Amino acid sequence: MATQTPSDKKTPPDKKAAPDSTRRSERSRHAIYDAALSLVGEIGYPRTTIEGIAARAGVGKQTIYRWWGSKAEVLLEAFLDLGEQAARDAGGTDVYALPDTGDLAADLKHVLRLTVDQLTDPRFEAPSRALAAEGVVNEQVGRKFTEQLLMPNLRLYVDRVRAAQEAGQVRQEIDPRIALELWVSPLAQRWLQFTGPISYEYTDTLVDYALYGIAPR
Amino acid sequence: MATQTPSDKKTPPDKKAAPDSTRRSERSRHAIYDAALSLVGEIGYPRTTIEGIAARAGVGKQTIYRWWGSKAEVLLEAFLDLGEQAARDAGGTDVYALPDTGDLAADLKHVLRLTVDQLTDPRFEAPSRALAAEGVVNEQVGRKFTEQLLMPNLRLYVDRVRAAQEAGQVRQEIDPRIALELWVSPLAQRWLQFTGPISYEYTDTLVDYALYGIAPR
Amino acid sequence: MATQTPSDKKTPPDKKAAPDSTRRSERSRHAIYDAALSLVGEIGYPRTTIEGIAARAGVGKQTIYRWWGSKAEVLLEAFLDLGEQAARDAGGTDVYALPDTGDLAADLKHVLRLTVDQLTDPRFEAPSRALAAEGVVNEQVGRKFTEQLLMPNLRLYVDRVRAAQEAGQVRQEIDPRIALELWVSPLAQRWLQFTGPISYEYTDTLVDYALYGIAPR
Amino acid sequence: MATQTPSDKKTPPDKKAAPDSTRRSERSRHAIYDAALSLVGEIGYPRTTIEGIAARAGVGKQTIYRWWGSKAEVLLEAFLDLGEQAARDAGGTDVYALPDTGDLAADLKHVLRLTVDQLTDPRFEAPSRALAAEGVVNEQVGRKFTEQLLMPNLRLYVDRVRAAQEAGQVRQEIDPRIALELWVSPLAQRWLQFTGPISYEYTDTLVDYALYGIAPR
DNA sequence: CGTTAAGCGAGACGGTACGTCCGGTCTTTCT
DNA sequence: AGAAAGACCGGACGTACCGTCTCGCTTAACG
Repeated sequence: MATQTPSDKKTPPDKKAAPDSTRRSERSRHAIYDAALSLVGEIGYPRTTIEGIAARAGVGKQTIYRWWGSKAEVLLEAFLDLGEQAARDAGGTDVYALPDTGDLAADLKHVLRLTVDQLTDPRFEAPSRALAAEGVVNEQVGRKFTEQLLMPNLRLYVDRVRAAQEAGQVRQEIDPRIALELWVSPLAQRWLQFTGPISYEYTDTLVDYALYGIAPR
Repeated sequence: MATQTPSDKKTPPDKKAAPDSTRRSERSRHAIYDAALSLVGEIGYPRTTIEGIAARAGVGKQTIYRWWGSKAEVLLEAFLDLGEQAARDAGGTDVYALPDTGDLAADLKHVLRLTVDQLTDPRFEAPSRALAAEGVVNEQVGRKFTEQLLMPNLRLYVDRVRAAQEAGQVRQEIDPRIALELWVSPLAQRWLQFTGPISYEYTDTLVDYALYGIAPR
Repeated sequence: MATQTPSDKKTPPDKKAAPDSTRRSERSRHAIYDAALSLVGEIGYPRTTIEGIAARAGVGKQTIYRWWGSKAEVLLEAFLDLGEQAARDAGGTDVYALPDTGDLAADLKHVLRLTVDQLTDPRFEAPSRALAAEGVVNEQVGRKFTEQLLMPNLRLYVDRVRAAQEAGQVRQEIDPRIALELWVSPLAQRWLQFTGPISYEYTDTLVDYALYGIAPR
Repeated sequence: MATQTPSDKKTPPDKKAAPDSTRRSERSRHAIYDAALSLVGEIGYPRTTIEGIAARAGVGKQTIYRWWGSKAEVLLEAFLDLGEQAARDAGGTDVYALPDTGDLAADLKHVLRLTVDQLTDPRFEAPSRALAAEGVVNEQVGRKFTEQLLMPNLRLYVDRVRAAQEAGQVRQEIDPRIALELWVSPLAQRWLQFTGPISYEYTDTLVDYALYGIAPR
């Protein structure tokens, strides 16, 4: 993106003449996002069709096919846009900056409780579950989903754990990237795969186990 | 289901006369399993269709609709059947009985390495990933998948952890059902959502973190 | 065509497995004929679509594509069927047997007046004009149209002219197949190409000119 | 159309401001004619699209919609232009002035043979057949086609027949406008509707039949 | 001689229909 | 009665064009 040779910029020798994005209709784009999200919420992801999105958005099907490659891509971008919008509405501060009260356990428990709330919020549940599912089976979508939705959140945990390391609350040799999976992944799996109930008590327990291990101390 | 009155048979008060499973063709059933698994392996789950399965199995579509409710159910049973078959081939012993050498860490690391092997085995990857994805979005399939494929494996961990508790290697107040998620869920998430690479080193690390925690000891 | 080897008959190695015509639904077939004819009558041939025919006939599009190759073929068969039906309703006699009163001129004038009536009957006009047009541009349809709709009528003229030759009312060396074009083609062209008005007086004149020529006698 | 008040020009009370033909690009016009004719020749009329014409002509679609109302109108004008061009190339004389050697039969046979040549010339066949077809079904196009392409030719026959009447070679009471259909229409129908082969012998015969009738003399 | 308004190439847009694919049901014939 | 076969209705797919609508650009006429 930043430093390209001129030849790259002029003629990316891809197969299909790319549409001119400067002429793109923002009206249509947002109508499509709205339609996609509302349809997934109302009738679920599998019964949501591109035709249905186009119809509800008052848009020609071609306008969708021109800019996206699949229903999953539409929904992914719609979801990302929703997040950005929410971020803008929330003001200039970072949406999620993990608190640092000096007490790692308390901070993690607090944030995980918020996550529990979000995962059980019906507004988010249908589309995010659908995207997660599509991502499991469609690697392209999966990587984009992970990259753009999951990773930013995970990075916040990495930062918080590193701060705890500096404060001497976490051992130096611990890899924060793996550490966070001790509480994030169990929650994720229960949500995705119905392997168990989700509650504040559960996430609190996870934090305790993760910090102190299960072996006798 | 088991004992019906004759009147039931003549005029089934249910909407759909349940098929008589004693007359079911085993030949067809297995042909359908084979076709489903091979198609998912070859062209992927989304492009696998019921018509395609029927055609490859040399079976009428109705034979599939008579016994299964959806493509996902077919694949789920096919997959279960594959497991049972493998179990029979492996001899009378339980497929997976977790080893108990007295050293919990070593035992867990050993089993997780086997799991890593299985997750990266291409024969299993496509269908199990497909089922997992379907399960994320289709709660009915998800619960059946979890119940019949995931849970049996998880129970083995529960047993092993309990044994370790009795041996004093795990604290008494630890809930084994949650404990096992400290190593199972991270691996599952990396596999499902492409959130990171999977290796022996990684699973070894997970076990260490889980046992001893990340806090200073 | 006439003498084929059995292998030819059993497996015509064409591209697409031909559907089994013994299982064809007569209900659908006639519903399609009716829908096609009524739509052409109401909104005209170009605005009649296969989708529209299917919808009005209460039929899946595939059922049309299974049995016909194009909108034109559907309409052609519908039109032929209409003719056969009219024939059956009219009783066992030949639909059109040209009268033979012994007076060729009178007989021709009589029949042509009937043709004028038919050509200006709005029930027949739209579909037959549409078929004629399609036939002009689509040779396959054109030949079928000519063969199955035009020719049978022309043959009646050939027979009548031959009878007149035997009766000494037409010169022996005249080719009846060409002679009939002297009155049929002018009428056809005026109808098809709007090159002039159509009336009883006009067709009467045509017969006179054709019989006696335009040169001095 | 002819005499407009100035007010008409300033604020056209019609719905669409008529384009200013003085600013029209001749380059575009001819590029469109060329593209239309060549496309019809190559892929046939039905598969020729306005988008295709615009693309090949290197022209925006709107430039076509600005000046013509339909694909048929474009082709009609392109065809007329082709004729005028041929006329200009052929020199100042009228393209078709029927010869008058005093022998009506010979003159007609001669001209009809030229027509046969033209009808079988592949350069003319595709577009003229397409236009004829469109004219059958689309009355507006049909009348324009007849008026501007057919009629001028037919008038030449009218003149020649009238001359023959004055020379005593055709009866006075004969209507030349109808007489010419005795040879023109049969040829036209064979060409349009594939009702028979076209040859010099055939047209010669038509002339003989038309002049002397089919009845005994 | 600069302003301005039209025609122009380009192509995105809301639509309609295409011809194909498949879902799920129904019917026929065979075993 | 189950099974193989496959026609049927329905509906979504992804594509092709339709005719309309901006967008900058060029160019000719006017002020």
